[in-house]
Amino acid sequence: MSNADEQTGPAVTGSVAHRVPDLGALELLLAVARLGSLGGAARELGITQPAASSRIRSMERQLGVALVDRSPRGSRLTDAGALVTDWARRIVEAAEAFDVGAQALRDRRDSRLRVAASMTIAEYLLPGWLLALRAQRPDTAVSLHAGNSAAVAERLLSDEADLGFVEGLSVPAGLDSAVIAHDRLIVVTAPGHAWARRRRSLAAEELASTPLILREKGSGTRQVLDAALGGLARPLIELSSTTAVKAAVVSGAGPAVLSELAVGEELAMRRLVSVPVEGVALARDLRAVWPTGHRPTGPARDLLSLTRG
Amino acid sequence: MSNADEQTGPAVTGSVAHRVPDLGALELLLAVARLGSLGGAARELGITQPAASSRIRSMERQLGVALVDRSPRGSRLTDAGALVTDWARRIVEAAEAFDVGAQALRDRRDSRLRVAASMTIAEYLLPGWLLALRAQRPDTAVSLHAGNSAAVAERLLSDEADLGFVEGLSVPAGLDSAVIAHDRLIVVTAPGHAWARRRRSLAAEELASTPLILREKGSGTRQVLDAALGGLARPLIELSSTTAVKAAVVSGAGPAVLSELAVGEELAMRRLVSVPVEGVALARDLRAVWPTGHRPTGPARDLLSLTRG
DNA sequence: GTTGCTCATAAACCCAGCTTATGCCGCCAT
DNA sequence: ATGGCGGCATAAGCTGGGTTTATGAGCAAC
Repeated sequence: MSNADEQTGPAVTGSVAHRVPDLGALELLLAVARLGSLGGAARELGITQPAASSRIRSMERQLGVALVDRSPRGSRLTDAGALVTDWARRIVEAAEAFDVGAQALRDRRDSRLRVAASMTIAEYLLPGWLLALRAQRPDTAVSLHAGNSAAVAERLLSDEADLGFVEGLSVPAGLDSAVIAHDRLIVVTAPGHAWARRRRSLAAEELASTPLILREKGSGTRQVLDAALGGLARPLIELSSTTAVKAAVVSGAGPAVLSELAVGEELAMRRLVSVPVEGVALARDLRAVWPTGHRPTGPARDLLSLTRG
Repeated sequence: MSNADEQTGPAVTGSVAHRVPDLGALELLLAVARLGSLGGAARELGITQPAASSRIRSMERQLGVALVDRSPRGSRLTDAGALVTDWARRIVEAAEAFDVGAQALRDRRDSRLRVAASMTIAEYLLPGWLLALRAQRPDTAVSLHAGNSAAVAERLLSDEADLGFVEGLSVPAGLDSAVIAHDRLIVVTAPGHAWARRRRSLAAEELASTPLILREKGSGTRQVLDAALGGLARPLIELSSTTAVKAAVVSGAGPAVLSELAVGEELAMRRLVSVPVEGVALARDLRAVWPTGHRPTGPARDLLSLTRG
C-alpha cells in the first residue's frame, strides 16, 4: 500500500510499451555497443551527440540500470548493459523483419519482383529471405501477396506474380517447382507434460488415440495430420489460429501437432518440447513455384537462389 | 537523383525505427486483433477510443497498407493486417522478454528471489522462465546477476543469491546441482556453404582440420570445443562475441561451432544450417545450483520447477 | 599550450499522441 | 417506429519527450 499510483489491474500488469525503451533508443544502444562511443553512434543514426546522450540517459533512468560506462575517451557497456543489449538485439531484429515484410506488402507498381506465398512461408521464412536479398541487391523493390496454394497459383498464372512459394503435398497444375526446404509437423507439449520426459518414440496409434489441441478442420496443418493418421485425429479443443494453439500448449492444456516452422523459436527457448514420433509421415515439402516453362530470371532468380542457399 | 533528401548511405539504409510503428501501436494492433474492436482494445490499454482510432490510422499511413476493416459493429483484420499482426507479435514478445529481464537486473532490496546465472543462460533462457514465473506468481520480485561459473558460485556461497544456473562440464565446489537441460555445441554454416548440403556426418578429424570461425581462447564455448577435439581447433578468425561469430557465419565467411541455444532461432528461420558431426563429444549440461544442503524453497523452488517443466 | 576527441548541460522548439467533445451509422429491443 | 447502445470518425486544444543549437569541461597526443 505504499504506492498510491495503482488503480487498475494487479501488480505490474499493463502495456509493456511504457516499460521498454522505444526502437530508436534500442537501436542507439546497439550502435553504442558496436562503435564504443555515444557521439559515433549519434553520427551513424543521423542525430546529434546531445540527443544520443540524453536518450541513453533517459533509457537508463527508465530501466533503473546503468548501461554504459562513460569516459572522456569513449563509452563501454556495463555488464548489465551487455545483457540488456543482447535482449535489445532480438527486438531490433524482429523489427527489421517486420520492416522488410511490411514494405513488401505495400502495393507498388514499380516492384521489380512480385512474390506470392502461403501464409506460413510468408510469416516465418520470407522476411529472412527478403533481408538477405536486400543485403545482396539493395535496390530490388519487392511486393508480396499471401494466400493459399490456389491463390498463389492464380497470381502466377495471371502474371500478377513472378515467383511463388507453397507448402503442401501437391503442386498446383500449370506450375513448375523446386523443393527449397522440408517442413515437418512435430508433436509438442509444455515442458511439464508427461510426454516431455519420454525417451522412446511415440507410436502412431498412441498419437491418434490421444486428444490433441488442433487447428480447425480444413486448415493445411490439420489436413496433413489427418491424412497421416488416417482421418483419426481426436480433438481436445479446436482453435482457429496457430498462435492460439501455441498459447494453449504452453499453458499446459495438452499436446498439439504443429509445423516445425511455427514452433522453432519456442523450442529453442525451451518453452515447448518436441516429442519424437515414429510410423507417421508428417513431412511436407516447401516449394518455390513458377509458371511451367518460365524459369525464374533476374530478381526472382536471385531470391530463389537465396532460399536454397 | 530524383530524391534530394539523401546525403548519407545508399538507398533505404537508415534506422528502422522510423519505418516501424512503436511498441504501443503494435500492442494496440494485437489487442484489436484479439478483441475485434478498436474501442475494446483502447479500453484494455487504458486509452480512449479516439486515441486508438488515430493511432491505428497513422500506423496504416506509415506502412501504406490497410490493416483493419472497420464497420459500424466492429473491426476485423484485413489479410495484410493478419500478416502484419503476426510479425508484430514477434516484436512484442521480444519486448516482453526484454522487460522481464530488465526488471530483474534492477537491484532491488526487496527481491524475494535472487538469481545468479551464466551469461548464456541469462541471455537465452532466463527471460522465458521469468515470464512463466510471473504468470504463475505475479508478485514475486526477482533480481538477476550474470557472470561466469565462479561468480555464480561466489554469490551463492556468500548468500547474495538464492539460486544459480551454470553451463559447463563441472559443478563448482560447495554446490549441489540438478541438471535442467542439455546443451550441445553444433556445427553451423550459411545455407550456401558446401557443408550445408552434406548428408553424411562430418568426421571429427575433418572438423579439426578445417579452419573455423571461433570465439577467442578462454571462452566457455571454445574450451568445450578444444577439449572435444583435443586442443586442435584451427581458427579462421577469432571474434570476441557470439553475436559477431553468428554474423560472420551468416555472411558466408565459414563454419563455426556454437551453442544450440545461441543459434536456435537462426536455425528455425533457416538463416543457418546445422551440420551433423560424429565422434565428438560436444554435449554439456545446463545445471541449476545451490549451496550444498540448502535445497531451494519458496520462490526459488517455484522457478526451479519451471525450468524442469 | 593547442588541437581533437570524448561526454554533459541548458534553453528553445516542435510534433506525436493524448483527451474531451461531438456526430454519424447500424443493430436490436421495446 | 423509436430510443438506446456500441462502434468508429473528426476537430480542437494540451502536454511532454526528443530534438537542435550553443556551450563547457575532462583527458590524450602532439
